[in-house]
Amino acid sequence: MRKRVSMGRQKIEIKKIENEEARQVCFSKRRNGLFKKASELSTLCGAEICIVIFSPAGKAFSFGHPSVDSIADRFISSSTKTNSASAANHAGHNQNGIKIGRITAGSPTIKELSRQCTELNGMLETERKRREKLEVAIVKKENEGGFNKAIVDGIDELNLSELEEYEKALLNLRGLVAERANQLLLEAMTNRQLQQQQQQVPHFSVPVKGKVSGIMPGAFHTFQGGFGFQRGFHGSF
Amino acid sequence: MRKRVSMGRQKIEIKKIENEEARQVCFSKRRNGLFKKASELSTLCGAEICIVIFSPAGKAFSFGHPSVDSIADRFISSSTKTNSASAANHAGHNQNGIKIGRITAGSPTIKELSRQCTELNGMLETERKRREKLEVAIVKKENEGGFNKAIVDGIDELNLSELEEYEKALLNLRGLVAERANQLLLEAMTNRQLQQQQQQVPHFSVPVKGKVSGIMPGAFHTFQGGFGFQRGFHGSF
DNA sequence: AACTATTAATAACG
DNA sequence: TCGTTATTAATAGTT
Repeated sequence: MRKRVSMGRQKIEIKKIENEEARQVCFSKRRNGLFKKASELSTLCGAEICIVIFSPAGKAFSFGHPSVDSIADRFISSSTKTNSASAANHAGHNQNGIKIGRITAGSPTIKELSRQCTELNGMLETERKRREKLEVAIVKKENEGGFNKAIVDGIDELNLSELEEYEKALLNLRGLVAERANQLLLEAMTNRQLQQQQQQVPHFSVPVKGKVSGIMPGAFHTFQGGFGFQRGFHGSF
Repeated sequence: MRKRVSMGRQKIEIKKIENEEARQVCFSKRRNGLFKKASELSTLCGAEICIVIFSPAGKAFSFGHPSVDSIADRFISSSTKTNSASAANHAGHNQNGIKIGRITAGSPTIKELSRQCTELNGMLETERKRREKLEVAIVKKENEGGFNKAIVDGIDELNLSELEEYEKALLNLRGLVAERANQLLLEAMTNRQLQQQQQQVPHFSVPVKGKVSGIMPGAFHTFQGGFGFQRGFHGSF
C-alpha cells in the first residue's frame, strides 16, 4: 500500500491566513486563478473586465481586457451619468462620483496613445518571452537530434533514382515497424492470457512510458506563454 | 436505479458563446463566481481588489474591497510615481515621462507618441513572425526526432506509443520525399516542355492533412492501413 | 433558481 | 517557484 503522498486539497475557512509564507503562496495562486477566470469570462461572454489588486506587500497587479484604462474610462463616464443606477452598485460600494485618474482635463488623445504604448509594450514583452522559450527548446532538440537533420535535409540533395531508393528504404522500414508492432501486440495478448490463468505472472509487456494517450494531435495548441492570458496582464512579484 | 437527471458539468472550449441566452446565463454565473473569488482573496490574503465588468449588453458591475475608489486612487498614484518599481511600471513603459492616467509637464508630443506606437507595432509584428517560424521549425524537429530515435536505437527498442511517433515521422518523411520528387519532375518537365508536350506530369499527392490512423492495440490488421505506404507513391517511377 | 455529474481550482507537500 | 495529488469548489447542462 503506497504511502499517502498528499493530503490533497483541504477545506479552509475564509479568514486571514496568518502564516506569512502560506499567505504569499495563496495570494500568488489565487491571483492567477482570478485573472484566468476573468480572461475566460471576457472571452466566453464578450465582457470587458478590469481588475486591480494590491498585494499585502503593496505591489500592484492588474488585468484588463481590452485594457485597464479603457474600462476605467468607460466606468467613469457611465457612473458619472446620474441615471446609471446599475453601474457600480454591487455590494454597496462605490455609489457615485468616482473619478479614476480623471485628473487631467482634456488631452484624451495623449492619454489614449500612452495607454496604447503601454499595452503594446506588454504584448511585445510577452512575445519575446515566448520566443525565448522556443529558442531554448529548439536548441535542446538540435542537440539531441542533430544527426537526423542530415537525413531529412539530405532529401533535397537526391535525384530521382535516389529518391526511388529512398522510397524502398522507407517501405522496408515500415515493414520492420509493423513487424515490431505485431510482436508487441502478440506479447501483450499472450501476457493477458497468462494473467487470466494464473495471477502471479509478472507482466513484461509494453511498459507505456511518457505520453500515454495514443491520440495526441501533435499540434501545438498549448499555451506557450506560461499563463494563458491573452489579454493585458501587468505586474509581477 | 434513478434515471440520469443531469449530464453534469461538461468541458467547454474557451471561446465566445454564440447562443445569446446561454451567454447571458454564463455571464451571470461566472461574474458571481469571480466576485466571490475576489472576496475570498481579499479576506484570505489581506489584499485590496477592485473589479469592473461591463457586460456585453453594456451594463457595468463592480466589486471593490475596501472600495473601487480607494483602489483606483492608489493605482493611479502608484503608477504615477516615477521611482515605483512595483505597480504598473511593467515592461519598460513610462519612459518619456508618460504616466498612466496623468499627463505630466513636459509630456511628449502626440507626434512622438504616435511614432512610438507605430514602432512598437512593427516590432510586435516582427516578433510574431519570428515566433511563427520557430514553431514550425520545432514541429519539424519533433517529427525528425521520432525518426532519428528509431534509426539510432533500433526499432526493436520502441514500445507502441513510440512506434506511433515513428509512424508519424515516416509519414512526414514520405511527404518530404514526394515533395522533392514533384519538384524534380516539374523541373524536368519544364526543361523538356518544348520537346514533349503531351507528356503528363505525374503528381505525387500526399494526403498529409488526413490523420493517418494510429496504431490500434489489439487489431493487427489496422496496421496495414495505418501507414499510407501500400503502393508507394501515387504514380510510380 | 435548483439540481448534479463533471470539470476546474487549489491546499498540502516535495 | 514548480510539480504532484487528493480533495473541495465551481459550473455546464438540464429541469
